Amino acid sequence: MAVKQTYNVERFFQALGDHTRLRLLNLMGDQEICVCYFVEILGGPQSKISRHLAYLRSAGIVSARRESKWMHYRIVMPPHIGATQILKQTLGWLKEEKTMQTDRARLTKACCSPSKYVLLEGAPPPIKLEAPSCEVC
Amino acid sequence: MAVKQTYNVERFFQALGDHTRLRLLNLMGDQEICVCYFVEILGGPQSKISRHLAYLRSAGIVSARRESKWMHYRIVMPPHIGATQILKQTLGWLKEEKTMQTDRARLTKACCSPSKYVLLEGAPPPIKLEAPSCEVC
DNA sequence: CTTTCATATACGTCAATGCGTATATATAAG
DNA sequence: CTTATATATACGCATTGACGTATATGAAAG
Repeated sequence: MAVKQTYNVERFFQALGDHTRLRLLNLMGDQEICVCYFVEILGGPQSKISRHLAYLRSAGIVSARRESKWMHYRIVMPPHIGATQILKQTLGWLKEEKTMQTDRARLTKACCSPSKYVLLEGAPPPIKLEAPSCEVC
Repeated sequence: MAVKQTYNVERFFQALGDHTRLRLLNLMGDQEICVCYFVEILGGPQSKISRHLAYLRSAGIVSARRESKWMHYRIVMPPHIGATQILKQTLGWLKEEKTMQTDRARLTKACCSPSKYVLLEGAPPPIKLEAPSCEVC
């Protein structure tokens, strides 16, 4: 039978212990976002973004969905009430950080006029989610 | 003038991303505790405990007080409302974890009969704190 | 099938971290 | 001063993690 194994708390916190990953989570918020937006807004090599997204996936904090060429990422609440509460609180906290506000503003701007960004030509826009999918709430 | 610099969020989460450090924080709770109790309850080499306590100190999550030969550690709430809330929530979460409950039970036991533990002969007992010292609440 | 585009992974390097062992430091006791 | 006790730090080693660069994969277009 399926034994309810203890959630990996350490891995969860480790995933939150990196600036780039926090920026990614902040951009996702309650939206499902295409990787190309992350690359555009965070800058730097695309592989860097992809590696951090993989880390978040391995920690069970985000999930990915393929849509033809594009990959969409969204936050998924961990299967643990404690982790879920902390993640939500962290996301709220990030909204007050200056860097994070700037990132979000740039995302909004990019979404309004994607044609101005070479990387975003024809890119699928973010999809507003009703509520962050949560397995415990 | 003293500029309010941004709190190091990443360092905060990194400090929480280790099992031994979470066990230490769980044992402290709202008490000020002598290092010898940590050594007794967590087991393993004393240097390991000391190193993790140093890490928590460097992250600003605990503070140390010397009382003759003994060092007492307590949790100090970070100078940031967001981090404080998350730390409190984490401490509450830990109380529900099995390993953490066992640790706390062992601490209680050790405090009731310190004479049974060679390491704790004459050790100063934990000191209940009125409330976790918090700089932002 | 070949090319193109979006994304993921492999590789090599370097810094950070965790651990056990040994040693240093600080205080108290004799 | 010497010794004993409590705690912290230094050292060497193994692992993890972050990075840039290069390459692989997967899907669509020609």
